[in-house]
Amino acid sequence: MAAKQAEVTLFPRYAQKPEKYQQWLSSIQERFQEHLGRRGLKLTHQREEILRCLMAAEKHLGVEEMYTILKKQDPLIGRATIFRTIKLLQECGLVAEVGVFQNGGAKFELKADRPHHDHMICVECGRIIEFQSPMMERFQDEAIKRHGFLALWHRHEIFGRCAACSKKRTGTP
Amino acid sequence: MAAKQAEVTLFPRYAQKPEKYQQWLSSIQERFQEHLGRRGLKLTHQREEILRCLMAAEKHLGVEEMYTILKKQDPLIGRATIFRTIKLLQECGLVAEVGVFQNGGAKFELKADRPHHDHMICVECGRIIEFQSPMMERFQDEAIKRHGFLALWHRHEIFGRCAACSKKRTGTP
DNA sequence: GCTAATATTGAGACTCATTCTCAATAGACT
DNA sequence: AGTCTATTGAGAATGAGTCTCAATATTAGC
Repeated sequence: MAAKQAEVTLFPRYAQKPEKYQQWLSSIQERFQEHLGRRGLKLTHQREEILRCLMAAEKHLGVEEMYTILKKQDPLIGRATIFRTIKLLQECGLVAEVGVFQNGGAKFELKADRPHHDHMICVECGRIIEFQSPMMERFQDEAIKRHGFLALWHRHEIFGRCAACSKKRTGTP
Repeated sequence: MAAKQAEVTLFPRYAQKPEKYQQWLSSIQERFQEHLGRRGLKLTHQREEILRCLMAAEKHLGVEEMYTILKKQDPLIGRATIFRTIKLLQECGLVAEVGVFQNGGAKFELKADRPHHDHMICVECGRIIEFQSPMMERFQDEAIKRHGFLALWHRHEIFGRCAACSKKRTGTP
């Protein structure tokens, strides 16, 4: 099941701690349930499956990819339900959007309490590299304060060529 | 003509120097012409008008807005031509896209040799605030290097409420 | 467990930005 | 001016995302 998709591993910090990882996943499901309860919404099989799909895939997923995966278990599932559920998951801070440039739609990732990070996106192979830079964050926050702005969310994506693709280019073209 | 659109002033550095400003505009037109020549493309009235439109509007413009403005002078102009020309202008680095979130399409701004900046976008009033942070840039570049990434362009947009809209909220709701 | 009240679902219609197609036209070079 | 192409506008096409609605599933109360 998790065969070829180890390209981007979202959860390295759990690599050696499977029980902690399971705990984390359960806590996410609980949080979703809470959010639904708070808003008088219902927990359906589809919603459970969609969240589970994002939890199982240790990479960034687009709606179309999720649709393909989910249809195997539930051939009747509809794209609209996936869109709707993702919106709910974003609302309660469990999922974040990684906007992808021209061509196919957005991708999503499990956010929960993962530390904040931004993305570098390879325009050649499509790989998404996550990176952290506390100093960068710090000066960003400083700029936000300086302008009296109230930040709700942000999008910081760097497009270019990843190390591997740059090398390929420099070698024999 | 330039009545209500002083909300975002893109060119404050030319406020006191109209002759310099004119020089700058001419240099932009030349650069566009050069780019077209280099690629064996032609300079048409439409292309000239579209660039002029972006130069005249001292704010970020969407395609639909440009279409409305341009139709006044050339009622036959087509949206497709605007899209095509913007693409050309982006290619040669004269225009940059400011992606705008869910709802209506992207906005564009004259880039040319303006210093690099990023954007804060007010989700309440739609205002786009430009900001610079050399330190932030510096640590971003550092992160890029650290990952052996070759950056081609980036997108850094902060969504939230501008100072004015935050104040409105805190007052009598 | 059953029922009522209500939220949810999937299918397909719809929207809206952007791109494509193609026949007519306009630049650029001679 | 004439020729060779690139360009144009109109409208069709695409594609992500949203909406509508009748059928269905979930939940709380019994």
